Amino acid sequence: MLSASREKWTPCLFHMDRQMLKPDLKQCTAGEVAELPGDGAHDEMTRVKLWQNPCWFTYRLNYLALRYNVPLYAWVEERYGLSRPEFVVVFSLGLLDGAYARDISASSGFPQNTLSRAIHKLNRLKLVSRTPDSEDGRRFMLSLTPAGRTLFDEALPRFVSFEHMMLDALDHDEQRQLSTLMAKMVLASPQWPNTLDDKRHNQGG
Amino acid sequence: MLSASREKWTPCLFHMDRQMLKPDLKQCTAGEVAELPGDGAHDEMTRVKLWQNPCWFTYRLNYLALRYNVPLYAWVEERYGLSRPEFVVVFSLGLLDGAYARDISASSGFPQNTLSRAIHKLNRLKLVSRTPDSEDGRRFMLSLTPAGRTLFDEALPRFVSFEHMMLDALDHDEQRQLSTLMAKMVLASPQWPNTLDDKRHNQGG
DNA sequence: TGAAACAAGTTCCAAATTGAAGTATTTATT
DNA sequence: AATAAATACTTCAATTTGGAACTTGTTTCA
Repeated sequence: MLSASREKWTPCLFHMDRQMLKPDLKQCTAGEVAELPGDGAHDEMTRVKLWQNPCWFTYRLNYLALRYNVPLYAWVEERYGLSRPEFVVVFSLGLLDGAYARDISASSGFPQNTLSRAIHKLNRLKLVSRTPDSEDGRRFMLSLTPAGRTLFDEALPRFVSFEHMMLDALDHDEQRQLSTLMAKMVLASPQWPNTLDDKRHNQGG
Repeated sequence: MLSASREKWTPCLFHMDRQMLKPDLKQCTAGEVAELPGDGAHDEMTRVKLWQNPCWFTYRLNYLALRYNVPLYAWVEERYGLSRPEFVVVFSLGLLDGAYARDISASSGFPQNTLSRAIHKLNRLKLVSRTPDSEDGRRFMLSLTPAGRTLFDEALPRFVSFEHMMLDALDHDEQRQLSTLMAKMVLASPQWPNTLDDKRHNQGG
């Protein structure tokens, strides 16, 4: 009943372990994909998006990010009553205390007004302090209070160990490879445009 | 002024090209990170999150996903007036026509009510057809109309070429490696829990 | 077969989100 | 030095979001 897109791409199957693949599988229909060896666990559409998608890289990127973010931020919400942007503030200051709202915005992608609200709530909760900057009257230097640091210290291991569990699918050398490959992309990323509307390559992130 | 977190981790620097690193750089302070060779383009907090973060993998994951999603979905909004969940429906059906709302939800992570609204809007716009399923009276089989297919065919190359531009940071063999590594993780992912609240490992994604 | 459990999809509504405008301060320009 | 431009942050307002409850239909199981 379900039919694959009319266009057939060369499917991205080389990413799977060699022994998982029928050796002659160069093109596959939706029906064939449904029976791909080695991935009986995903539903059909997810399998198509994973293994038959010309955007295989970014789909897997978003897929893995979701598998990480959803359970962890649900836990944070349940455990601490903090929303994602709120916890991002705590996490950011945990890594680099004494930063400004703008730094958190630039490094997290949340707009400044979202973070402004988050910071004020954390300030009311006495998790984050907010002191006017002597150098620049527009800015406020943000710091974790002892309570905020305690929260960070307690939550961090959950984030780390979930990530380690994800990386357990790879051996140590493969983890190094992955780190190197992602680092290369990240280092190239300032050259990528921030918009498709104009053809200029804008700086930022 | 800015001080790194009180705890010092072994920083994740091995991911950068060897020649980019001072050979004796095993631990670094925030000040040192600010001068990391090879990444002059990012602001200080982003550098810390990229190169001094115990969650290096998932930060880079989210970082790269954001660098992809933001410009492309902004372009889709501008070009077609479609929101992200709306375009996700088109994209999903472009890859696997004749699916159900539930399939799109499971493979994209958007809740069903968000997709329900998106589908009805696309249906009004005559981009997606919605026919009652004979096998199961609760479901509607979704298909791209010719106009929807045209839209997909026009938009897809933008998504593909942006992804290719990102992957250009790697040579062909490295792209293969990356695909393999991500595939291994994805294939392991059904074992990961969907929640941290209970210790059971739930199926799904 | 009948009742309970489950599943697909929708509606409702409270809450989160973010673009846009506004304020205050700093930097750049002439 | 005065004016313009840019920046950090906040406020406002309109839209978007998604949890919860609901409707309808299917499956399970006694």
